Amino acid sequence: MTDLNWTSRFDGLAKLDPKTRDYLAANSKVVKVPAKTTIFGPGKSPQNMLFLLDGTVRVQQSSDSGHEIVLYRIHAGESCVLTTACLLAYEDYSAEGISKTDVSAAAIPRKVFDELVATSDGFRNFVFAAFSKRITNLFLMIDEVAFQRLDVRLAHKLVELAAGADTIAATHQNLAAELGTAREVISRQLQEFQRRGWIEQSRGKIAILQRKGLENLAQRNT
Amino acid sequence: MTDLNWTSRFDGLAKLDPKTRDYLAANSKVVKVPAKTTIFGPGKSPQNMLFLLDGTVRVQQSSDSGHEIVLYRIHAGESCVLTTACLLAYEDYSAEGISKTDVSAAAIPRKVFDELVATSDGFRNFVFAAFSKRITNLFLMIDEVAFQRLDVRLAHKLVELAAGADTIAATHQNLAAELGTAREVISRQLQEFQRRGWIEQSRGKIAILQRKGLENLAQRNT
DNA sequence: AATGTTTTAGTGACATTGTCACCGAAACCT
DNA sequence: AGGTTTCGGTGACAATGTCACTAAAACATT
Repeated sequence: MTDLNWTSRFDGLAKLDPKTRDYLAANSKVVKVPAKTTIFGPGKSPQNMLFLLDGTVRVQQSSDSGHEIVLYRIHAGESCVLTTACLLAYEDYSAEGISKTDVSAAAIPRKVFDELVATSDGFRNFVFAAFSKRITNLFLMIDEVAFQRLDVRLAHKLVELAAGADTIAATHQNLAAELGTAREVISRQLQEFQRRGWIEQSRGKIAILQRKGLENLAQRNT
Repeated sequence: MTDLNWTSRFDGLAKLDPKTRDYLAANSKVVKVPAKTTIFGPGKSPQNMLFLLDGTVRVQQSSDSGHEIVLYRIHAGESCVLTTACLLAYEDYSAEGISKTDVSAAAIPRKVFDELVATSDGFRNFVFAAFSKRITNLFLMIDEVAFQRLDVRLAHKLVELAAGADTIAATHQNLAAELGTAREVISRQLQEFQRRGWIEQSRGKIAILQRKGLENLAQRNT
């Protein structure tokens, strides 16, 4: 039984003792959410902690001035724990989580979560590791937003979004939101990349012609 | 006894049951650190969780390109828990904590920390609240760095650093590091503020003449 | 007191990025 | 086919970042 329950899909949870894993499985239910659903956000604070089994959730922030920036993504095998915790603590906050694809997730009630944090060393470590990793990532992101050149960041993001494939489905506006900049700026940079023969653009889609070019630029830290 | 131990100085800890507070006090020792000491940083990961009794610690990040940015401050009554946790998890990371003033802090060993997180609901809540608050703050900071105008951010920072007083001891370089920008940019902005009669500059010092002017600018979100 | 050194701040030229007000083309709808 | 929406392009200009250099203030030393 234990080997088949969803906890086996999480690096940090698979190591837990069978009793804890069974308890987790028994006290959670798997929920499915279609793509482009707001899972949590202003005025919609989540009732459960979610563990993503399939799909991707994008956590982004929309400031009052109409600007958007993607803070991070949660992939299968990761949990929303900290986002959830933050929203529970500061309900008025304006970050929101949107399913990018169809998503299935294990939902566990707050009470079970607290109980496990208290009783299971392994579970507690999992949770703290998630917090730590996220905070470290946010540190890196601040550094990037503050100090990295936009062409470098964009090249990096294109390689990341491609994820090995040779086309990316994204509008200039989408990319601008990823990097927290303006659409026009993205348009200009992409034109330059195209001029260099690295990419080819069509409406809502970018084909990668020379990944190396992008990668070289992305690796430049100066 | 309990009423006199250091835990009474922490909002989140004072509510704990006396037994836990005594245990905390018994298993910690108060350490003192002079100003301008690197408390933790690259190659100097902390052995203990610190609870600040007096003074302020500045957590900042120095990127390879020589840029600096202040991530946050830890004041008396707050704890380094998350920074510590992050550094323990990712030892190679480049954030550093520097005492801005003379600091005294209660140090508790990792083991005691883990034990209390497991056994005390109150302590666990304290820790999670600290994490949540920090992550929320980092979200806000990202928004600010990405989207807020520099004059607005600087005005805000000046009011904040003044903390009610009418002079601020800081070089242009210091302020640049606070906001993650360049010294020249700060110089230009301060000149403009001075031209408007809001401040008066002298070497390493800024006198606030019209706090209202700064505050008005700082409150502007557009 | 005179001298050299370090720290701090000022300056102009220029590059990069952000903002605004447009326009036109492509996709979508009916 | 015609209307509508979404997407991307463009030029002018503003804000911010970078670079190379200067000068003044504070500090240290003799």
